[in-house]
Amino acid sequence: MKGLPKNWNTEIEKKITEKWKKSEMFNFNPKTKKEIYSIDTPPPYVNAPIHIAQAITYCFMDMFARYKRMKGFEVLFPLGLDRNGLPIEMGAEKKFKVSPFKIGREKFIEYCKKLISDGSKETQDSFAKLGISFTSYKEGSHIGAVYKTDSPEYRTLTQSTFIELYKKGLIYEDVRINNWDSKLQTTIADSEIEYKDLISEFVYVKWKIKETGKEIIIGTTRPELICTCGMIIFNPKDEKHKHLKGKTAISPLFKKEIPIKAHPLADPEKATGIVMMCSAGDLSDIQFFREQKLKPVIAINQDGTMNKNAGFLQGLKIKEARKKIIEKLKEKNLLFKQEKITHRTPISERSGAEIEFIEMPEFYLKQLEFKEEIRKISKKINFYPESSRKILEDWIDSISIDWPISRRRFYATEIPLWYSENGLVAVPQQGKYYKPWKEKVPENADVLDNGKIIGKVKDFKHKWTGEERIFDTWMDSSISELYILKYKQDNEFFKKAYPATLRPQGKEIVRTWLYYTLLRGYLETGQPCFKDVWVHQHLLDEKARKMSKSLGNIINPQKIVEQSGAEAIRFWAATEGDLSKQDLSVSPQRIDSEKKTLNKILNVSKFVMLFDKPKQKPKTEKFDELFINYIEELTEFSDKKYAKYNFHHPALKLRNFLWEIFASHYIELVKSRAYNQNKKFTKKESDSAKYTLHFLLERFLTLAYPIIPQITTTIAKEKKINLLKQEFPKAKKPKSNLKLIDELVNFNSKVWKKKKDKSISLRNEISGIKIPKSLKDFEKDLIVAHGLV
RNA sequence: GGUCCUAUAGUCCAGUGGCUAAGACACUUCGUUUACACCGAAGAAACAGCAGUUCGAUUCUGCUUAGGACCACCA
Repeated sequence: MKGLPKNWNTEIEKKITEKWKKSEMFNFNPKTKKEIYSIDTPPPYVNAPIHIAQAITYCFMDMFARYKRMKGFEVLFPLGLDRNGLPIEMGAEKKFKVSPFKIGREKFIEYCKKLISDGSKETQDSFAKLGISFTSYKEGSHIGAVYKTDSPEYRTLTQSTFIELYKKGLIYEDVRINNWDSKLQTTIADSEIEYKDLISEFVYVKWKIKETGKEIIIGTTRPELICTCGMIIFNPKDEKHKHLKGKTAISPLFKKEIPIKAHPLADPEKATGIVMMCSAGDLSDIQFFREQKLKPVIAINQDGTMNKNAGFLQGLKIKEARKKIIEKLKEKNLLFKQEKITHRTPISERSGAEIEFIEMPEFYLKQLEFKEEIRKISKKINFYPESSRKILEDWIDSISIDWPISRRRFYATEIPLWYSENGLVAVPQQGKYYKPWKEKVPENADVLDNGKIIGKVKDFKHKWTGEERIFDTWMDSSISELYILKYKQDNEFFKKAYPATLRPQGKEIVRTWLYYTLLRGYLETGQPCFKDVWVHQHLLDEKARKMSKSLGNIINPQKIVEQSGAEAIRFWAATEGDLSKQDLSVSPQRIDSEKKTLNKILNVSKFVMLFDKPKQKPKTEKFDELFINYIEELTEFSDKKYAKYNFHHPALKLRNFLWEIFASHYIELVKSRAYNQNKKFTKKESDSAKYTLHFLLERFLTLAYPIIPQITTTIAKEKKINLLKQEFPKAKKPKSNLKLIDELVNFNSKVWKKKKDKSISLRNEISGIKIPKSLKDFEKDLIVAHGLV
């Protein structure tokens, strides 16, 4: 009792977490004989302080890690810091008000590095304050070290895997129509596009039929693309337009002849039922052009301006061009009518720019031919919850093109290739980090001609130019599990540790992070790269709205740690809801009120520690046996649920046990027997009570330890128990009829109520109450505790 | 437009084919009983709507509504 504080508070937490952070006590032993349990944690971006969602999901991962250690696993729980890619670049552009297109690549990268230089430390501190038991809080080359996705080591692995895939012919360059972000000046993948309903102008334009001279009306949201129109279509079932079949349309203003065909793509119910097919309207147009073997006309430049194919619109930005052509159509009386509609518009997730479709050469990683394999290996993985598997399967079904992996940006892993003037490609050796845009080609790089190795660079006297493009960040992120398991760095360990055990992640990145990781893992090893996947939902604000800067409802986890403490956050996270099942609303008040439970734990512990634990286990009374059995059952329940990543139901039961069963009923009833001041009980009977008090407390602390490690270890330490090294208890089968506990609870309430009705103090005697038959075994305790006469 | 998830008191969240639908926060009243006023006791308060299956539905099914996620070719 000496060491326990009066209240649980953040001052105590500070001391504990600082010590834990320095201690490195969960170091990973590579020579272990234990089974390895590894968590492929999602590296947070370091350009901003950690978000409440990261704080809480890492608390859950920590519960998983601590539980698995208790179950005898060698746990690998590393912290990664994501420092690559567009978010970092955009942060640097904004913070330092610089543009890479003006100051140049080299200088811009310096600004990026400046932006992330102190963010990493802050992130680590935040996690430490939450009591997260990472394998290590130190950087280095040891297994489980803190790693950075922009470190030479990480980038080396990204490049090494690329080099291998490239030589295997799984990566190809192709000129295709790409999603183009004109703000960021780069190609982006389908998965980086989101759709927004934007208001746009829907215009009905008059076209002429060459053969009959008659007019037709075509609706479009992209009149500036009339110049790229390759075909006019109507639905084959559309009777009213049947007469157009085989005729030729003349495009307004541009006066080009366009064939008219019947095609099921046109919906007779929409607009006028006639569609102009352009070569850059959206991705469906692109498919259509391929199918019809039409030659696309590209009218938009990479910077988002119109080119010479757009005639009088040349030089204008897309939106200006749209305005101008509408004016012109009006002027020439070619505009039938105009209306405003909301239009689902593809937007770049990273920059918010409207996506354009532009033809350019980019690298692709083959994925279409592996769809079936990925589906197959994903069936071998356990999903928690099972329903999240469908998100992945739906995504695999909908993949229709290979993965564009090159980007035209700056702060990310470079594509390690050099080119000669006569079309040869130099591919360097694996195992080093290359920057082709500023480095000379290595002498020992392989020279490839059309995919075949024909020698080394030193054998050729060519002038080599370094590749300037970089990888999509998912190329880095999708090998995180390979990196933490030391792929291509420590083969012996990798063999032992692969596949990784758990991938924890949000549902919104199933189609990116999870899918791409499965693909890359399969390409490298031919196996599923995880055993388990835990998919969580979203964290929302108090009113269940999404947290966003514009709403101003972002909850800062630092503040909550300071006000309520990590233990309150963690216990709240476990009890408030099931994050794998539904979104969780974060309420600082509710988190704060969890402090009550923490103090209850302290007070119960103080009471139990008023009594010495008998050195020898006494023969326990039937009454005590009942409660021991109860917590044995709770032990089995928690074990089963924890193993399935469910901490919610055990947490609720543990809280109920603490307040109701243990504090209100067991303790109240055995108090007199434990004190035994009037010697109404034998020493044996009293010892049984003391022993049971300690037993129940210790077991409670052990079960709650993964959820609230700080307070439980603090109390256990007073009892000379080191919970950090404790095994998870093996539950014994209950022998008592546990329903008797409910009857006891009812009986106690009845007595308390009666005393209250009669205005009798709870410690005074009361007469006329009969003990039910079922509780006869506990008669003595009940009579003394309640003062029944 | 399609698919998936969710719907229980003022708020958050358990649970169930029939039992008095549990607990927490907030609220009202009473109490200060040898661990605890960050306490104890008592109280008020809920199964989104409609239909179906059933002897019986809050629970199972369908539809509707609302919220969320994802997907899709709407010119």
